[in-house]
Amino acid sequence: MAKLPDDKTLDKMESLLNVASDFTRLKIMYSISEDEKSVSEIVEEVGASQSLVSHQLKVLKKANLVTTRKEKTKVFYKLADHHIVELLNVVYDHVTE
Amino acid sequence: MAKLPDDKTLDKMESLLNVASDFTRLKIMYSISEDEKSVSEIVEEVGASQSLVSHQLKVLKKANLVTTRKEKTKVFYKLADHHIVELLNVVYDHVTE
DNA sequence: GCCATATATGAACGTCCTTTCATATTTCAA
DNA sequence: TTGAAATATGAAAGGACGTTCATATATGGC
Repeated sequence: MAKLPDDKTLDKMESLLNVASDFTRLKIMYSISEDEKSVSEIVEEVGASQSLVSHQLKVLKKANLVTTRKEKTKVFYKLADHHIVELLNVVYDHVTE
Repeated sequence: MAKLPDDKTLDKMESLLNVASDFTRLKIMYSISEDEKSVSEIVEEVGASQSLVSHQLKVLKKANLVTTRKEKTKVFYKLADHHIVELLNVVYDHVTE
């Protein structure tokens, strides 16, 4: 069932898990898990500084976990695909069982 | 579907993801994903130093991701439960899609 | 053009973590 | 009980990462 992947795949897995394993980023991902939100809305919901949220959004975007859409002065972020919610759910289930 | 968990739960999720997000520990988890193995067998399979493997096994054990069984001088490790393989599979699917 | 709003960026600091090296501990065999 | 095999531990180095602070950039309204 779980054969050892090659090093390149393991590297990618490590990166994904690394990006996901941060308190602020987890909050951000949950914040935009249902529908897209602007940065200021995310800042409001997450309760972190604007700078921190922006930095972490950049990390999430670089890892292709989120996509963006620009509208006037606002930038809307949303999760890139359904795998991410699955990941959150598996982890959630594990820690709340 | 994905409502924001409370901070305590998020902390646990962060911890679990943190523990999982390491190259050596990923290899170790795959190594013992099918059946239990002794430390020396894991060292052999993973290709890391005995010291490193022992340190990382300690991390995995502290996070309750593995359980141990002692037999004479050997210590056998195995994954604590099926959630962990699920987690590995979700992450694997995401990076290899 | 000028101001306000929204977002992004860069540097700096402190902290955590992975890895290595050396050594300790445990357990059994002879 | 001495030695060898298996595993664990501690300290130290080096790098990576989260966060804050200050500032920059961009966009639209007036």
